[in-house]
Amino acid sequence: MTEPVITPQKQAILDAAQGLFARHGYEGLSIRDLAAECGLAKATIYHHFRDKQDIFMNVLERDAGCVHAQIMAAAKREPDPLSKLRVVVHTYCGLISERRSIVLTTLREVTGMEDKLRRFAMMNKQVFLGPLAAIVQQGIDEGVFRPVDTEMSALSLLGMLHGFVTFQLIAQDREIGSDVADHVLSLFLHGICVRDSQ
Amino acid sequence: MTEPVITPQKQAILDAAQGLFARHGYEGLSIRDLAAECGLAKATIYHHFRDKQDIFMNVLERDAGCVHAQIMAAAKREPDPLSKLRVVVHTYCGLISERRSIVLTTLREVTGMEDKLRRFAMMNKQVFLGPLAAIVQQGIDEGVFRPVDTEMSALSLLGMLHGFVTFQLIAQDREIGSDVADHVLSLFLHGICVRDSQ
Amino acid sequence: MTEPVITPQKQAILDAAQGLFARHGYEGLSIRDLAAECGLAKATIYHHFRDKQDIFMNVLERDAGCVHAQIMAAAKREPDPLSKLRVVVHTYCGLISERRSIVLTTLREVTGMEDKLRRFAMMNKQVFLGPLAAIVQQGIDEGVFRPVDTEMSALSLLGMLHGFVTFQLIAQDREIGSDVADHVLSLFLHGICVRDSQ
Amino acid sequence: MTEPVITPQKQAILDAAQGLFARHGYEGLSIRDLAAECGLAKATIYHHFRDKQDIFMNVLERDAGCVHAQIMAAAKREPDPLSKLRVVVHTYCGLISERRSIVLTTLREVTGMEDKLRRFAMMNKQVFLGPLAAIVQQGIDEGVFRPVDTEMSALSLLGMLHGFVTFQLIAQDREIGSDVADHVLSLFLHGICVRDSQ
DNA sequence: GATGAATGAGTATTCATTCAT
DNA sequence: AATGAATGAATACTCATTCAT
Repeated sequence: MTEPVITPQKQAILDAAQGLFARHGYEGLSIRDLAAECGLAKATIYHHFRDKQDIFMNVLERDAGCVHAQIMAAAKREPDPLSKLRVVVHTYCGLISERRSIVLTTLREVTGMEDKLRRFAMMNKQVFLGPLAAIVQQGIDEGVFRPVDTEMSALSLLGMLHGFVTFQLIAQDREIGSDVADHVLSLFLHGICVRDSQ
Repeated sequence: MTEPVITPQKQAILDAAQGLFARHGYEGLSIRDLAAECGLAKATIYHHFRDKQDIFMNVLERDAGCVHAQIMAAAKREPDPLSKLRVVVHTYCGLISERRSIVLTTLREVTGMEDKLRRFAMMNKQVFLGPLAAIVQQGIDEGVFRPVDTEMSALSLLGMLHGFVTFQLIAQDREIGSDVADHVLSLFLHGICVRDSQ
Repeated sequence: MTEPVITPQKQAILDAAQGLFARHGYEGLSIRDLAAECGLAKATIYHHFRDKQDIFMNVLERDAGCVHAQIMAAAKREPDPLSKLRVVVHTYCGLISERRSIVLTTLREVTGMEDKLRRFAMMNKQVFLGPLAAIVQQGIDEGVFRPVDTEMSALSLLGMLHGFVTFQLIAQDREIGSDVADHVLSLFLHGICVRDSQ
Repeated sequence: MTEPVITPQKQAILDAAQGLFARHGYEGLSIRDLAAECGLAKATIYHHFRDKQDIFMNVLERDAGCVHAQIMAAAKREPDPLSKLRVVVHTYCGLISERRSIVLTTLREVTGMEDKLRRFAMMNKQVFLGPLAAIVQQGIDEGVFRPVDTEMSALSLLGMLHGFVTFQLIAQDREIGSDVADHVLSLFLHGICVRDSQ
């Protein structure tokens, strides 16, 4: 019960950090800017968090929990894997464009991070890779999907979505909306071939 | 005719820079490290290039040209869009895992860059998004592919591949090889549904 | 009558501070660490003491009183200056190695301190320089010692002892024990020359 | 021959650093102050030296070499150990009061330093402990000195001198001159007892 | 008595860049 | 063509201290 309680002040810092991490990446967020964004002194940030990694990990954890909860809730509402997939993909799209989830965006640059941080990031990745793989597996079991590699498939689906995120971040001219979700889903489910020859 | 001649020394710097950009990202490359890698003094770098952006742009341009050439050559060898797609996807995979092409990897972090740089990055993106879209368009024209949005489809395909790159960069335990190319291609072409119901 | 009462809580803080000052020096002790060592919040330290100087001065005063008392008691037990010196030197050695007295160890770095603090430190220095000088004076009066400068002699004797303390702190391989006391005393009393020619 | 050449600029920085280290100790020297003292920007300091430790080690090394050379030269001029000792002690006193040698003053606070730095400091300490011990040994061999522990004796002698240094640093009212050297030497050689009774 | 929150000034160090040679 | 020297601005982080509760 004495879990590390996250006070409102901490939440406010995490909120600001989430946006900055999503916009500028891990290295790109400077404590000075974060403090300014919060209207606090730099030192105050360090009163609440041990260091930059600590902030990132907390943002990651909080966001992962949120994403996971929404995904699971969405999947639960639908019985068959096809509907589940549809709902989950739309949920992802919503999370990405609305909240700029860092779990979904900042992970690209964990490369250079220290081991501890990278392992933590990996762990959190499972949070949204796992549910997708599970749905694919269910579909295979029920004979609805082809017997593909579940993990690779989940990764592919996420990759498609990320493609649009990255593109949007670069171009800043394309809103990620339902059409994207539909397109990705359609491609993932049926491919682009006219029929299953070959 | 007085095109910016790229001397051997410049090439050597670009070679070193390409590797460092790919490994550490744009912010992560420090001129100091680059100079050390080249066995040159920091100031000498600035004798050959205006600034860091200039280096990045040159690397990007050179790499884009190279990627473009290989993609086009590969596509040219095959007549039908299906084979073209297969060959092009395998080429991409090869470029990513062999040469760690920065066009394909570093673009994720152009977000925070200044406008000029971002526009330039966008332009280069077309280099490998364009050919893919063209192939998809050809397939649609020939009645082999469904009438999907060509640009979105190309983006989706690239996204899938990038998913694996990112994953590999994070996990560092999965080599990107032919199986990945085959999987991505199979999914892109036929989806995961057993048949085209619904 | 309203002398600055030193409550048990204050004593606990001073105990912790004494150890930290002795180990890390004046600058090296951080209030944060001190608070952690006491199991108190940083602000609580300031509830009991005005500032860092105040803490240092209190530790110094308390320790000086203790050292002084022990030295005086030891000296009192012996009648002749030679025995007094022997007993006092052994007492010093004991204090240094057992309690890591800060009066004897931290004083080296009062250099950079503000005037007030430095003057206070000086004053406390007299606490253990004075008794030694007195003993030497007594010895001279009784014709046992040569008519040397008493203060310089006391300082020399202490310097010898400090030499071993410093050396031990650096090397951390030599325990300060009776042999050191005997050696220092022997040198101080008879020098190293075979006989008093010159 | 390609020894790390110490350029004039480096020398200037080391000169400034030597004074600051001697006055404020290792922790007490701030790069900002050092840069200001040199009339350079902070970053320029780092152009010449890797970090603060590097600066300290260079100062230490240079100073140790200088002290060693002067001591050895002084000792060489005199044939008998007694004269040697006299000359060497006076040399030490001169070095301390004139140049504020850090080898002789800053070493007190290597306690908290990292291992590498502490070992280095220890090594340098031998530079001026060794020659003294050698002279004492020579005296013992020639039957001029009593058969004392040479290292402990050398340490004691240095300790006495340091006692005055510390005292002077604290009090800032006593110049270290010939009288101090004479006093210390006299005490070291003959002790304070009237005769060798006991 | 005690403390969580907050802070301004400080720490060592790194950055991309310039310039005289 | 090349570089050693120099720098202003930035980096993450720590300091002793204050104050409202």
